[in-house]
Amino acid sequence: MRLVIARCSVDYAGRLSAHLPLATRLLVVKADGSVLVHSDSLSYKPLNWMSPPCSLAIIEPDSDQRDAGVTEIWKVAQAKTADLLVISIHQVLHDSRHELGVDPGLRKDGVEAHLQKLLADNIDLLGEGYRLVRREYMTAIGPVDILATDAGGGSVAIEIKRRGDIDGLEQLTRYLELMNRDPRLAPVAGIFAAQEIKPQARMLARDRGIRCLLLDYDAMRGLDDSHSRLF
Amino acid sequence: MRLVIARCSVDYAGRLSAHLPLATRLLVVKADGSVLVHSDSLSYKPLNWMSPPCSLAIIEPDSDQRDAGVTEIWKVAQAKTADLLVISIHQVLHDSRHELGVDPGLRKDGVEAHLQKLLADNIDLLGEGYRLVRREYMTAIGPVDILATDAGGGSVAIEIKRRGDIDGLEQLTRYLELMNRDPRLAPVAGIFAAQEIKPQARMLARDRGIRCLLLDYDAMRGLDDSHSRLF
DNA sequence: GACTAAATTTCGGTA
DNA sequence: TACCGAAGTTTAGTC
Repeated sequence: MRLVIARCSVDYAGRLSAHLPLATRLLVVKADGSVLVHSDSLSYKPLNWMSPPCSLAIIEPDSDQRDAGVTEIWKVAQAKTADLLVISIHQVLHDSRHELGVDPGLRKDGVEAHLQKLLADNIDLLGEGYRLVRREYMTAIGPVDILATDAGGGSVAIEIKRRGDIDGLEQLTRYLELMNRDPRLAPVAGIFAAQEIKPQARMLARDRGIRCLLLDYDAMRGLDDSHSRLF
Repeated sequence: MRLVIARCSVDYAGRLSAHLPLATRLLVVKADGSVLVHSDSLSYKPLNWMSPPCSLAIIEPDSDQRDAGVTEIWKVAQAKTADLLVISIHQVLHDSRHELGVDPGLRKDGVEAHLQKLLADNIDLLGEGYRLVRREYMTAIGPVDILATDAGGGSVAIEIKRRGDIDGLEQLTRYLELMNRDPRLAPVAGIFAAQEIKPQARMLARDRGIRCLLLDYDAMRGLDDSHSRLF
């Protein structure tokens, strides 16, 4: 990994065109060839970047560019697409290289898959008499998160989201439409379960006879004694 | 901005839990207090991070941690949420600070807005006799990208996407449903225009009587002689 | 401030 | 490999 702090301007041409005026920025060149341009604020996302696979060529400025104060030019080209990132460097304030080695990678826990498992394990959160049929019930247009039966034995399709907005409800609606054409399942009721449900989605659900269920992640996690906390 | 290369392990607890085993990584502390943890590959996205506003406290390891080889611990806490990022540092290989100043910011140009303008300027791409009514035609639930009339004078609502998937088609469907309730507009036909249309979206469009139109960005850009290229 | 739609989305899983 | 859906999505714009 190479770290450079430099006064530079940046031009990107590819899926969009973008320009960064002259300023001091952090340039990161990673081992896989990718390049990141970071400012001193607005975390997480670089101002500009090039994804691997790509190649970096450092070229000499022509006389016009040299007169404008450019000391070197980095051309970063994407291998597959025609994307091009051009960094015009006016002054290098820091330049260092470091051997980092391969990263063992990230372990995650607590995403939507976890919500799904917790609800499946505590299916009675839906109400009296509910029974789990199966998770990830496959349909022609994709898997329904949970298929269950209610106290009367009727089918219930459950769509789980961390944040319940209109898109998620449309998704559940498509599943319900399809499943209700299957005489072995029909009629199928719908439940839209999420940690947070937007008012618009709630209204649309009401309109379509779909029940909304708020999930309390921490409470569900408390029910699951197999869960171990990090802190 | 502070740049640190260190052997460290990382734990994050917040909207999810995540753990990074001991390895050498780049730590970036920005002026706004945000912290980024980068590996030497997988560009663009940090392995882990904390968004501003947040506070960084560097604390001494307890005796157990010291025995495990930890020399210092960074606790990064989010000001609003309860998110916590803990970086256990075993060895610092590089540490430098730099003054970058405020970044003048990014200028962007292109993508969907450009596609929309190009199609509006070349409305005959839709077919013989089409006329532009207006771009960004407002409805109660948001703006339709383009409203036009066909050769017979009938209204046509056009939704433009770079990548046409089901979500975009649902969006157009909602607009059409609403607009067809307006007697001054009804009947309103729909056109789903995109550089690329996914098979599932195409099928659903066919099912709903919505026409699909593939947009050739480069060809349209060629029609627009006012466009200036950067390179 | 809330909500909606876009993103150079990126990233992971599965058929 | 293509396609689909999630993301600690983030970010920008509008009402």
